Amino acid sequence: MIDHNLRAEITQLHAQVCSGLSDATRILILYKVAEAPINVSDLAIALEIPQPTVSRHLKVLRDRRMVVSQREGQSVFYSLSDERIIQALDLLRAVLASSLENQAALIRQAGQSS
Amino acid sequence: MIDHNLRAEITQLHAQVCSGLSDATRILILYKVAEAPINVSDLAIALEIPQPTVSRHLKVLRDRRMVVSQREGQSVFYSLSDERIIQALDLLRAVLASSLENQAALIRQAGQSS
DNA sequence: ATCATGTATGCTCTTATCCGCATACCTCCA
DNA sequence: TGGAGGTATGCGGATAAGAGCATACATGAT
Repeated sequence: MIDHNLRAEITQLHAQVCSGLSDATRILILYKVAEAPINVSDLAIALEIPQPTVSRHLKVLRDRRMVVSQREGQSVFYSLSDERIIQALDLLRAVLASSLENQAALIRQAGQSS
Repeated sequence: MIDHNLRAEITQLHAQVCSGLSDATRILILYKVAEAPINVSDLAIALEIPQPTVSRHLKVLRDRRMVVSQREGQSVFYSLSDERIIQALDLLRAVLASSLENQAALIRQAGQSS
């Protein structure tokens, strides 16, 4: 039996945070936005992605409060709402790196035993 | 212009790790599996989820090397492959908590100003 | 008011994801 | 070898994501 409070919290965690990470383009946007506030069209140019696509992804991230927007004239600047998002992503990158290392080690081992 | 190496790494990060987190049930499974190694049917009972569903989610997590499986007799025990996955999720939980606090504060403020 | 720049959104198509059900598969024991 | 417990998978349907295109909306300048 699982704690139903935990289940509810996890459900919310997914809906409000993790689902924002379920697209490679959005993760890329998060890293770019984390460098410095940037407006939509510059972001589109930097990432080489159509502006409407960027705008939609930004909406997803904004709805989840993972980025914040601020209008300046005709432009809207987006910035990261919480540094810990990048910290978490960096942790997952480390997990990935370890995974790849282990995989490579196994392959070396297999080759050696032939 | 974005660093295309970063783009490639992020793409892989999403494909191999983050996409594993793009389902609430899988996150729940990760937390449960992190407590202690557990077999499929016990996991299904604990989470009150049909066994085939659990098995499929475990396959997703296994393919991404986020969990590891070990056969013991008729049972297959699953365990977390890397503690940092939970660390990252806990960070994101903290992000969520802050977000909810800010939201609550804004609502209080709005009510006060009426 | 008109126009240019910058941003967001309808619409549609396509693809991916998740589930439920039944069932095949594997392992151990009698 | 047959059966039971435990796990994985094929199939179908329902739903949701994402992309591209055109276009509406907002803001500032002439």
